[in-house]
Amino acid sequence: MSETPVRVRFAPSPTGKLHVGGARTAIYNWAFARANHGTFILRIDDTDPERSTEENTQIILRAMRWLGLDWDEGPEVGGDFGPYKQTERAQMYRDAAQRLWDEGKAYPCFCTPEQLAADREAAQARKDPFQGYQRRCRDLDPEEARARIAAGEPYVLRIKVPEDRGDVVVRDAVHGDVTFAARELDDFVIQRTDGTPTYNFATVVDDAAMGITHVIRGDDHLSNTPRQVIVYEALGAPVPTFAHISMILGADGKKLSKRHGATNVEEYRDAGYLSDAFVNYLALLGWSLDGETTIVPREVLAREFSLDHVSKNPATFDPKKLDWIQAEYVRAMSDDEFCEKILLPSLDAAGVTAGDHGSAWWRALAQIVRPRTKMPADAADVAAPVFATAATLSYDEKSVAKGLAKEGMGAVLDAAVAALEGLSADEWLPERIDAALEGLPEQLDMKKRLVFQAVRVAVCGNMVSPPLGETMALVGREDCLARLARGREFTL
RNA sequence: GGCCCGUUCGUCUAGCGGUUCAGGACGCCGCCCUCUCAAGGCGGAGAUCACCAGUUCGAAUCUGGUACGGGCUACCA
Repeated sequence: MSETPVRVRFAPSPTGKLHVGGARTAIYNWAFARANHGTFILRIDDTDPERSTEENTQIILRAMRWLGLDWDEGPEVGGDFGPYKQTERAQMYRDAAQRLWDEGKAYPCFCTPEQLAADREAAQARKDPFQGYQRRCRDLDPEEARARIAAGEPYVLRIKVPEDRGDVVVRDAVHGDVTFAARELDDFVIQRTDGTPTYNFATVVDDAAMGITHVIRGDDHLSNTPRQVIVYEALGAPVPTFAHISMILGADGKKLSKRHGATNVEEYRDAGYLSDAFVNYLALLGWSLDGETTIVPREVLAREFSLDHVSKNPATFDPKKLDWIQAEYVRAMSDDEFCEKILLPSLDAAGVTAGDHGSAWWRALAQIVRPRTKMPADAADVAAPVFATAATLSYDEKSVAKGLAKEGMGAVLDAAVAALEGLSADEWLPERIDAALEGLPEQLDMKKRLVFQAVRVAVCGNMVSPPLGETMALVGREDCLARLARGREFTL
């Protein structure tokens, strides 16, 4: 690998929060840089003062950190190609535009918006396929131009697409070569009346100045790329390789929006998604390792990511698969990790007091809660009964009606108490509890299911819970007996 | 209007001219395990590869067109 070192960039506009589509673009850039031992640059494209805010910038940086996409150059870390905010690079754009003007590669245009609109309408009326700028000012006498500027007449700077420029071929790593006819390109504006650069100019000036080798960005920019190629050429800068990735759609095939649910990265963070799982899912949306593997940890992504496995077609965001990947990551956690990252925060969020327990106790709890957990909130739901007491345990009305408030259930609880009382606190272990309860159905001549259901509702307050032995062991002898006694209140 | 892009199971995808009447994953369904719920194991349904022509002995794979979806065509990014 003796090629020029890879330099890529993610350049969000701080006009809103970080969207999942943007996040995926960021992930691909990051992964591509890491896989090629290159440099990942974060640049804030805040040229639109109307919509850009510092607050959004901070939100984006926070989201990037949560995603674990560390940048080598950019805000807060600096770098040799700064500044990394476009508003701070204004002079560079002016200089670049001035240079092109001096070199005859750009020229001032005095056409008014009305004039332009009239030209466009006329082109439409005569069914001219070309409806772009008519190049009225392209061959204006320089003297005259200077005079009009001196007289205070407003003007923009337009790029002069070379007369002899043939078709523009965009080299794209995911789409292959895409050819655009030269005559389709008009002399577009690079500097506005107020002296600010347009997007197509500013990004190229930056990408060129920052030595970007691969531009990985959304599909919506593909059509703009030939224009940008013209700018690179005018600037005398090497044209990078492009990689245009498809958009992310909602379930109805329309562009992903609020209607489809959460669209911002922070919403997923707040919902309790693991950043590893989220990154894994997004990476897979439009890229595949080998067509078989679904769990692609960050390290593998950073090692194996490649542009030629990026698919061209738009991808539909599937929350179900995200959830499955999330569950996979949760299941892969160690007991301690699960307690620390999922269970404790979940209990905290649910307002459950954890109390004092040994690490063995916590691990035992982790083992029964983890397979029943996708989202952190699930963990608290499953574990809550364990942390309650006979006095505070809440009983689910439906469960009580179905499992306890029935003929003969009082006898079941009584029998359970009788069977369990024989166990000492030291013997209060899952296997011993199970063994003690095992004979009840036969003894009472009742269905196993009904017997255990009654005990379950009495002890857990619910018909759905982890296995009884394990649960009761965690709850403890005294409180279990107290719960069984309290359960008697509901029986007939 | 013009230009550009896209189209393989419901969804994400594998496939890069024959070994594929199309493989994997999610979801769905069934069975097993079982005191409930999960997890796990096993199995199943599900794609005439958008459509139509053509090239070829042979096409999901190459070419052209059509349809549908999307993007660009701004002194938005």
